[in-house]
Amino acid sequence: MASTPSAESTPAITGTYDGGHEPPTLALAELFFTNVTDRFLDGLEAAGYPQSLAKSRLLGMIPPDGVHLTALAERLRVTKQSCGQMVTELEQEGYLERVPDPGDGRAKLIRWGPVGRESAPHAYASMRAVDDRITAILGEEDARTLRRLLLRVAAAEGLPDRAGRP
Amino acid sequence: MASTPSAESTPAITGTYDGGHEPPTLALAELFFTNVTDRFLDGLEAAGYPQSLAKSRLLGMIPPDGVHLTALAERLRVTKQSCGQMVTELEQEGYLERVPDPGDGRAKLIRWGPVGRESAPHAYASMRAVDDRITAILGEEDARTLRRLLLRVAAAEGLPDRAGRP
DNA sequence: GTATGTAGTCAGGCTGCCTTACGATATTTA
DNA sequence: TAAATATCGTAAGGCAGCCTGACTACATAC
Repeated sequence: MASTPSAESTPAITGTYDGGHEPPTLALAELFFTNVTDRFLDGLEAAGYPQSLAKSRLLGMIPPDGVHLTALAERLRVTKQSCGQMVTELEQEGYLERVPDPGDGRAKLIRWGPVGRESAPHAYASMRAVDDRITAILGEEDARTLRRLLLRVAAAEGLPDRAGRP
Repeated sequence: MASTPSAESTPAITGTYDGGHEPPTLALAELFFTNVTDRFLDGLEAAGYPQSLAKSRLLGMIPPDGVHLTALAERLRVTKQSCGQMVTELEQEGYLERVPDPGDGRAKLIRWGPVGRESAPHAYASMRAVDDRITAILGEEDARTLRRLLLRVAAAEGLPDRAGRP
């Protein structure tokens, strides 16, 4: 599905962004990100729940009790409007549903729909499969090291401010 | 510009994708990727060459002697048409120029334009700044380890097949 | 009971991709 | 050497995932 492992992969990687030499972190980050997300989405699709990255990310942020659109948009760092549109689409597919918030007449609660509830365990499984794959490549210890280093960078940098970024 | 380092960043990270526990590699990969690319693009913008990721990636693949559109599209793993459109836009901004290939009447050579030649050193500098930033966070040795591990994963997985991926 | 703030929607636009269809030139082969 | 086929690039149109601006409905504070 995704990924074409091949002997000539490394030259292509080092060829990214400059004439040769050491691959810059930028190129490595991009490759890693696309590989990991492709594996995840492929796993989801194989389980019968094809989904885009943006929407699976959104689904990953639905708590059991439901959320307000505004809160969801903030966590995803997108506008309410973009978020609302994706929610509408996921609602039509049965992943989510919108119900009026009994405690606030203005608001609606966004919560799991039937398809969403079915798909959640498969999504978690697909996430774990990604981690297992990394472990298979690097070994238990190095995989843990990789995660630890990534977490350190994330903690030091904080959340990115994606405002208006293409 | 980008990045809002803050004490409460880690909870938000671990809150991504599940209720808590260990952040999955998926979430870490995404955070790392966005942080790194934001820094790069911010650096480029600060140098006076604001650019999108897709187009700066394209510019990173222009060799000194020029390329054909088809070859460029293959290296970027996008269609000739998408690639052609981005080249057209970059041409209008002065980053690139299209000249007829003297050796092949069908083809055109895509090569650096005046703005592109000016901007290239700044782009490389911004890439190096990203690496320096990672080194500042992790220290020389761990930064090298991180790059090495990412490279190992990349080499094992090969280039992703992005066909039709949103 | 008016003012102000908050939740969500509607309308419209942009970028970065995609597919299908096509014209022009090169290369192969009958 | 002419016809078939392959390659280079463009044109036209579509889609996802974002954005801004302007709006309505309800909540709360004064």
